[in-house]
Amino acid sequence: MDQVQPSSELERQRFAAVGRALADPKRLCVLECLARGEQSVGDLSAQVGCQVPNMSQHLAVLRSAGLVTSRREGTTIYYRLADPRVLEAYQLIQTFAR
Amino acid sequence: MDQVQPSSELERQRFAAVGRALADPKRLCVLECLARGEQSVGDLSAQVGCQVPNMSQHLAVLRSAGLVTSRREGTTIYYRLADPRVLEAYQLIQTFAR
DNA sequence: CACCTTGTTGCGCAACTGCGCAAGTGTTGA
DNA sequence: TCAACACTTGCGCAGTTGCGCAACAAGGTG
Repeated sequence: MDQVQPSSELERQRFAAVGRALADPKRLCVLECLARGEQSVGDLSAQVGCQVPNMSQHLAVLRSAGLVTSRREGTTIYYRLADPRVLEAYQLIQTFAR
Repeated sequence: MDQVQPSSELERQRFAAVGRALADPKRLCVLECLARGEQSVGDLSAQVGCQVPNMSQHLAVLRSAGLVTSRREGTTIYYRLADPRVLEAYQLIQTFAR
């Protein structure tokens, strides 16, 4: 269970993309917001405290790393966590980040 | 257990520092190497395939994020993972990184 | 002491990031 | 068809990052 299998360079690039997605306080704030459930872009930008275009860009980073997915309903787009393990990983990081 | 408590801006900056440390393929490679045990800077730079100064800078990023610690023995400095949860988090990320 | 080995630090540069702002896309309703 | 709303995309700029290279620091050895 503690076995660590080496990754290929290509795999590590995908993992690093997840790291980059987690590398910004505002994006982490988005994850915390989405932990409470689905949210629209406007809602998220208000809670995080940034402009809508900026939030859209942050969401694009999270989406391309596969951490969130979106769903359209009329003109509104709702984002949610793509996988519960995303939150698990974030919470695990919180336990040892000094 | 699925409760998500909001973090302060300052806390999120520390968590984001961990994210940044995980945001580079070479640094992830270092973590994989260190999963097999303590390693010197020279050993790591050889395995990762970069120059020693470059490795030293990557290790500084990992160290300032609290992911690794070092120990000096003569002129050689050995690095190791600071906490087993670091590896746990990395492995967890690997499970959902698409 | 001089000299070697092992790491770290400083510097300059190309590449990337986060941001604000303006413009564009797409969906709804009058 | 036109206007309004919700979001995305393009662009430019300041700040950051990763890298190679040279210089420096620290320990060990003769």
